[in-house]
Amino acid sequence: MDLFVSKYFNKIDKKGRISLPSSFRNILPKANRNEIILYKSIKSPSIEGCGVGRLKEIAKRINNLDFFSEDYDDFSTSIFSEIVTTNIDKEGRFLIPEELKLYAGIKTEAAFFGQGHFFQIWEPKQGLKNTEDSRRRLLKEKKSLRMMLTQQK
Amino acid sequence: MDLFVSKYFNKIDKKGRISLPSSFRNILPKANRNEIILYKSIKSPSIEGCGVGRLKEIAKRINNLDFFSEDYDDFSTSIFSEIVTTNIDKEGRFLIPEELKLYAGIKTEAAFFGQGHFFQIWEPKQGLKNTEDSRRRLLKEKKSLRMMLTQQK
DNA sequence: TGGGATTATATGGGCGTCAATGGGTATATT
DNA sequence: AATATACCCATTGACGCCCATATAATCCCA
Repeated sequence: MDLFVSKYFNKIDKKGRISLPSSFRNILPKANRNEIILYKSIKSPSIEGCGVGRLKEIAKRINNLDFFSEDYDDFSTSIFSEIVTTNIDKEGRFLIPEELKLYAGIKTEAAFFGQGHFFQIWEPKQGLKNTEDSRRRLLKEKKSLRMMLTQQK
Repeated sequence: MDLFVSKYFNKIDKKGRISLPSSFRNILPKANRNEIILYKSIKSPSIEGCGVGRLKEIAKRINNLDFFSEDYDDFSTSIFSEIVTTNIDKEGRFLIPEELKLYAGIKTEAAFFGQGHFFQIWEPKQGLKNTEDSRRRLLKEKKSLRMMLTQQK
């Protein structure tokens, strides 16, 4: 499996370290398995993260926006300038920068939510509430969610 | 046969392991035969499962949505973070996460129901009741059932 | 074709390995 | 020196791997 899936709740120790879930670590390419990038989510008070390889993909997404639009500048600035890289130690732990922890309201515990090609880090309670809200919004349009999950080979 | 069919009733042992029915295992591609994905059914208190190939299909669909839309996040969150992958051991057994067991009311035994491209895991009694109910609903519209069964390719 | 023999499946349990977490210490940055 | 960060080692509990058994299914040959 090469996608970030499922959710995990890990603790931040006295030194500020937190384990990246093992299943997430395994997705990172063996080459850059000791480094990830983090940035503030645009749409929610959460941190998004992924392997460094994904940067190109993000760049492509932004490039697809109209270059002369305000959105282009906004996304470009909000994402690229906010990206930080962090190293993963031998035990699979890393440090969440203080600014990002503040942005997400994270203190002693954090929740990791798989999002396919990337993942989100939330303050646990807020994260759970967010998934409930998302699901509730989607269930209002059962059809679309069913379509996503139903196989049409 | 490459479809999940029939029903099976297996036990959960002290370690929480349960056998995936052999006929289900054989449907999984030899490549990823030791991994399946599980998620809460949208429509019923049951767990749905399938091979990882199907997940990649879903991922592709989500990726085609507008990355900066709210829908993207809703789908991504509701699907990827709710999906769990579990490994199948050499004997064909796997672990059902506690949260999913709770959702389906499963304790010491579980029923597997083939659903074609995926399968459902139910608390045995509820599962049986559900199939009776489904059948009863179908029979109320005999005409449409007959059409389904007699329709020529 | 009958019936023993082989194989497969569901299930039980021992045990080693790995993941998450804690903490000491060295190295470094300023 | 003081703070921060990486490496090393330790602990605990969960999980995977291996081996074992009972029952069911299949085979195979006389």
